[in-house]
Amino acid sequence: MAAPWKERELQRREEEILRVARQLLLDHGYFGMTMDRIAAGIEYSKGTLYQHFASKEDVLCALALESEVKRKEFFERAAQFSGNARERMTAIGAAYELYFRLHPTYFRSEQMIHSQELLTKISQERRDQVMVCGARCHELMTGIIADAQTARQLHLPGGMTPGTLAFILWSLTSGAYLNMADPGHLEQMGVVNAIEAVRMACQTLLDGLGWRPLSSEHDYFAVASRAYAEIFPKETAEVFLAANR
Amino acid sequence: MAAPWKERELQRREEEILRVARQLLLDHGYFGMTMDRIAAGIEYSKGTLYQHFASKEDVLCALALESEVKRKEFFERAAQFSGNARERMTAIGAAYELYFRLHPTYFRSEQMIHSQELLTKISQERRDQVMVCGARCHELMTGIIADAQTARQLHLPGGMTPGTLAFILWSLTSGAYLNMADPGHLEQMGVVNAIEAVRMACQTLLDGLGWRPLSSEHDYFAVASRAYAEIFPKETAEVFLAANR
Amino acid sequence: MAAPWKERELQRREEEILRVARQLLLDHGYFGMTMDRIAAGIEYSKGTLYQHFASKEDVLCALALESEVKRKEFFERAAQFSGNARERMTAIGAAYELYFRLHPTYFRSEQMIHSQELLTKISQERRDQVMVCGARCHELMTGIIADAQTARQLHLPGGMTPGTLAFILWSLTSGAYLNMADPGHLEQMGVVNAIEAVRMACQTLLDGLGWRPLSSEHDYFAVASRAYAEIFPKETAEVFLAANR
Amino acid sequence: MAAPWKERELQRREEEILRVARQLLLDHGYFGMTMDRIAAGIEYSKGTLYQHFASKEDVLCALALESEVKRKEFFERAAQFSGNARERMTAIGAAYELYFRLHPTYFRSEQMIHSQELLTKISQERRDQVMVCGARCHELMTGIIADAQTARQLHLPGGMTPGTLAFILWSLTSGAYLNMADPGHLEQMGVVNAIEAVRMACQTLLDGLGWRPLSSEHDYFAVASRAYAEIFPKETAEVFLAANR
DNA sequence: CATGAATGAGCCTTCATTCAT
DNA sequence: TATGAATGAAGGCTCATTCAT
Repeated sequence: MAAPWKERELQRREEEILRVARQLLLDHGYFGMTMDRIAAGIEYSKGTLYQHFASKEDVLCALALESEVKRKEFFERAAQFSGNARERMTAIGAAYELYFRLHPTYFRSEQMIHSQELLTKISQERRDQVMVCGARCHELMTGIIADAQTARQLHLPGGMTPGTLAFILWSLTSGAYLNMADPGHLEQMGVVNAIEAVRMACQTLLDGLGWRPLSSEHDYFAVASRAYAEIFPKETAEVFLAANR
Repeated sequence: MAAPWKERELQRREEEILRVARQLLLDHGYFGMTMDRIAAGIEYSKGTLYQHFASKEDVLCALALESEVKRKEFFERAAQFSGNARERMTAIGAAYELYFRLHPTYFRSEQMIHSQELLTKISQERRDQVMVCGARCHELMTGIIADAQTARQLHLPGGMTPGTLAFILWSLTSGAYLNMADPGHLEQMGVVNAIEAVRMACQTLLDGLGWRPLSSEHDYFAVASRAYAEIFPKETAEVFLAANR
Repeated sequence: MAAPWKERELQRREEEILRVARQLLLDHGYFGMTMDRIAAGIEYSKGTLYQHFASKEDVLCALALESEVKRKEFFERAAQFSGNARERMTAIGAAYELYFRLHPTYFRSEQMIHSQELLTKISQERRDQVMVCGARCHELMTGIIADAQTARQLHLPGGMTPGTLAFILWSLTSGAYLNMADPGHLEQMGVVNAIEAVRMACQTLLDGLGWRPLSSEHDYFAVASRAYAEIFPKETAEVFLAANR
Repeated sequence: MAAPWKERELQRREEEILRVARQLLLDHGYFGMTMDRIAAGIEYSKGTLYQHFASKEDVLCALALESEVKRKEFFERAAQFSGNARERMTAIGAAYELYFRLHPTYFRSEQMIHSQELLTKISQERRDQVMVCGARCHELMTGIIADAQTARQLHLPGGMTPGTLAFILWSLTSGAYLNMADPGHLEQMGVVNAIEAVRMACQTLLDGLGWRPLSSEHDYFAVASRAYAEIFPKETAEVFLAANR
């Protein structure tokens, strides 16, 4: 049993289901993502759908996990970037930006699941899996900040822990990406080049905290470019192509 | 008809309904906020509920407006603070912080209504009312930043408009407040005194942009204290009491 | 108690209620005629409405009775027309036509009450009152037909009773009036001057049965004119004015 | 899927639903025909009901169409009867009578749907389908009358068009059938053998208009018998059996 | 007496889940 | 194993009727 081709087939089908489900979640919200519509979107019936996922919550859970895992992978790859702490933190920022640009549906569905109390609908065990991914991302950032402290490149003001700084960077970035959901709104507010502004704000903030080397002391774009090229060559190309399509 | 005491009673009940509805929205999301549960939460029947609000959409609308108006009021009061631009921006930050501490459920429900397609569920007219409040808040911040430019106290780097800086400050603050929803999560991440960290991050960011007087040149706490005392004496006392209860 | 002016006031109010109710019944159907809307249409409240009519069914009943009584009155006045049986039957026809033209809302609401099972919603006693009016109309016609037989002016074919002939005339007339509800439909079917066609069909039918004097032996229009002038002078003037307004 | 026996089963159930729905419509009116009651009347749940009909409106539409189509079919078959115009008109009358006797519930529900604003509740497209059937019936009658004119067997009096005569015959017949709804009522009015009276009245009317051959010149019963035997052998047998059961 | 807020049964419709075929 | 018909618990909303003021 479990012939390999069969395994692959099941795997393929599962991805197809999640793809359809995610689109429905984005387009019509949680209650617009019905099992009927998912079944209509794939080439199988509702019964088959239930052989892959035990319940609608299970589908939701899989969606959440898929997003979180993908983001965590991006962060983990970025954290292994070769360079000093400040440069590695820059790579993390580049990774987040890439994730946001490359998988906007992931980012958005993730926000939906977190914003409404959708997480409370899934089992504790599954919820923990999701949380672990988030914690891992935070941990990677915190580790880099701690490295900078150890290397005496950063002296945080009294009361500010590495975890707190990670929280601030995270909040600034995700908060901005979240607010970018409505482009019309941005324009009305006179916001120009929001993504670049986020980048600059992070750097300015870190400079303000005296994290060496300051952005005036190193070439930000060179570092980011190297990060893209060395760690995310394939993904960068994808974004580039998509942007110029 | 229109006996004064009766008017008051109706007004009181309307607030009670919104209180219950907001809690349900926070606890169970939009689809968990059912008219049945709201009716069960107040001491009246579903029919009575429908004499106050024509539809579920109407309830959502009232919730959105209540939050936005309250926040807008805080911002408008803060914007009239006497002092230079940097100090007035500090007052805005203090206002947002106060709003968040005093009405955490307002803040959260506001986020929920803006996320997902909840805004699309209410009529265009009502939606506009809500948007106008948000735009007004942003406008107030942008105005202060522009004042600083006019007074040659701030020179924004090329490409960054006042609106963009307002967007960044807004994103940092609201993003952080949003992430504070789960205190356990914060603790696990080693975040200490998150609200103070937000304050400091904003000041550091503005310092980094060279907005004079720098936070090293003026007493931040003195300014914030004066803002609280002069503009929000009653609200400050409320928060203080609540914190020490 | 029961001061005369008060009696009149109550009477007036009752008529007002029925007027509003009948219009609602016609415009929005039985379930569109809500007690709320009736109360909104009169200058009194729902509570007062319930002091005049014990229930919605009671209102319906009053409407049905009002129509039936009005029609019965028309028939009774026509039956007293001076002339031979054929002429009196002509007067009955003229009365029905006048009723239809003068009170189209009565005719239509009557049909609505009969067509849907609305009569079953009212108490047996009330229903009987309504039925009695209908029976009385039929009886008047039957009596005239019997008079014609007695006077040897009419010899009905075997098996056809006076009641049966009355039923036929009644069916032809009311059926036609009913089908005239949708004028667009009539036009599409190429129906020209439907009311006149009904008159002619009735006369042709009675001629065909040999009811003397045949329509070729008397001046139909002269008879009808006299009926209008002698029995319904006021109503005729009303219709005339309405038609030429 | 689409197993033949399954198809048949679904078809059978759909008819069952309509049967129950029609009875409810007749007994309790449109608003008494609730989806709950229909579901209770069939042996399936409300959910299943909604898999056959998308809405209550859809059920009403199906009912209307079923009636109209059935009647139209009867009329079309009758119109092809071999004989002169007068004989074909007799066949139409026989067809209407048969339809009324064979499907009294169809006849009555049809009347209910046309009365009140029930037709406005169904979509324009569906309404058109219903109207087309009615127009077709009228057209068939009008065509026969025009044929009689062409053949110089009928000279309509000035101002009466073929469409108008069709309208009169239609009104007489349907009006009478409608009034026959309450048999007790008929008896009380001394109506004897109402259906035969309708037949006779139609013939007398046509005779009175001079439509040749007059009923005295041909054997009405022979023509009607031949129509039944040649066009509606099966239906006639059914009525016969039902009457003698 | 007049008022109109309060009630709650009932309506139409949706959808996650099950299970016979 | 795959299917999709069947289920029934909700959900949003209406409205006839009552009754405290």
